[in-house]
Amino acid sequence: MTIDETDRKILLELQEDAGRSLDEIARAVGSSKTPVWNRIRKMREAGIIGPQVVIPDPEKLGFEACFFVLIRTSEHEADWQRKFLKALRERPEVMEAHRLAGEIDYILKVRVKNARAYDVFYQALISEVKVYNVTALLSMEEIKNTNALPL
Amino acid sequence: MTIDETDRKILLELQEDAGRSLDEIARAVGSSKTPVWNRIRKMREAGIIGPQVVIPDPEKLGFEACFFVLIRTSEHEADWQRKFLKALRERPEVMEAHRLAGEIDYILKVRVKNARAYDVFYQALISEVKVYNVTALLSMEEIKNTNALPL
DNA sequence: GCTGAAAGCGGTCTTGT
DNA sequence: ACAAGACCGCTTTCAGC
Repeated sequence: MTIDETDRKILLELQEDAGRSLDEIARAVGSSKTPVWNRIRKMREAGIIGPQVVIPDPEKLGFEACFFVLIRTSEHEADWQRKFLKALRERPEVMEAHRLAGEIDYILKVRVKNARAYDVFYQALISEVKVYNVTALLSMEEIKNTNALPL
Repeated sequence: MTIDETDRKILLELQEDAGRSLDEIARAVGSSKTPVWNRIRKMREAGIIGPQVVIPDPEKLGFEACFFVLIRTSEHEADWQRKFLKALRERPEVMEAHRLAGEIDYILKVRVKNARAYDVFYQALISEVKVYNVTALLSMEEIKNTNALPL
């Protein structure tokens, strides 16, 4: 499926604030309800538009520590990797995980209530799967955090 | 403001899928419409619940490159920092930016269409503000990416 | 703080152009 | 493919418990 200029505008609105009514979105993109609704439905079906969620405020809920974790490993067998990925997906503290190209093999973003909670997470992880080297970077300030793509 | 067990359950549902009707949420948390609605309103007012957004699929929209950028700087004056933060906030390719404690000063997550687009971004950034050292980590695979806090 | 019901807005679908 | 309109269901409010 391919996106045109109107679809692009709709997406820009929805990824900024999906809580408004169809009428408002339609006005914002210079169209009316029906076409906008049809386009949204199509993009949903195509999987271009994923889930609709609320973004909770981590600070206000007591999640005051955020770490980026750089992981090097010596093990590169398929079996080890399966176990490792499973562990990451199952741990709710892991907000984000990527497999990388180059020196460092994986990067994680981990949100926890405090430094002690991070240590608990860390100990649990390395006891589940063997990793060669782990570096944790502590965030002092979240400057920006968005899911909005630069359409 | 403090959150109780019912609020916690509601948040868990909303950060998973906010597209459902109040009835469905109420049933999922074992309550009924009105109390759930009142709790949601309160959490909105308190800022615990932030914006409601749709999550677009980056791959399907042609954003096939994702970099984590580690930045060291020699400049630590307030004025330099103000300019740097402003640049980050204004660049839409920057999905996430944190100021760090330790060796590395900043980490960015940058999404672009391809490696060439990353270079354009990189050149633009270093021409705007002076940085001492930049390392880019290329993501090969997004294993996990969520905003759902481990309540 | 919860339940139940009433009112009005908004999402959804149909028709017309 | 878009605009207008009707319908129905949901959000939102309010009274009573």
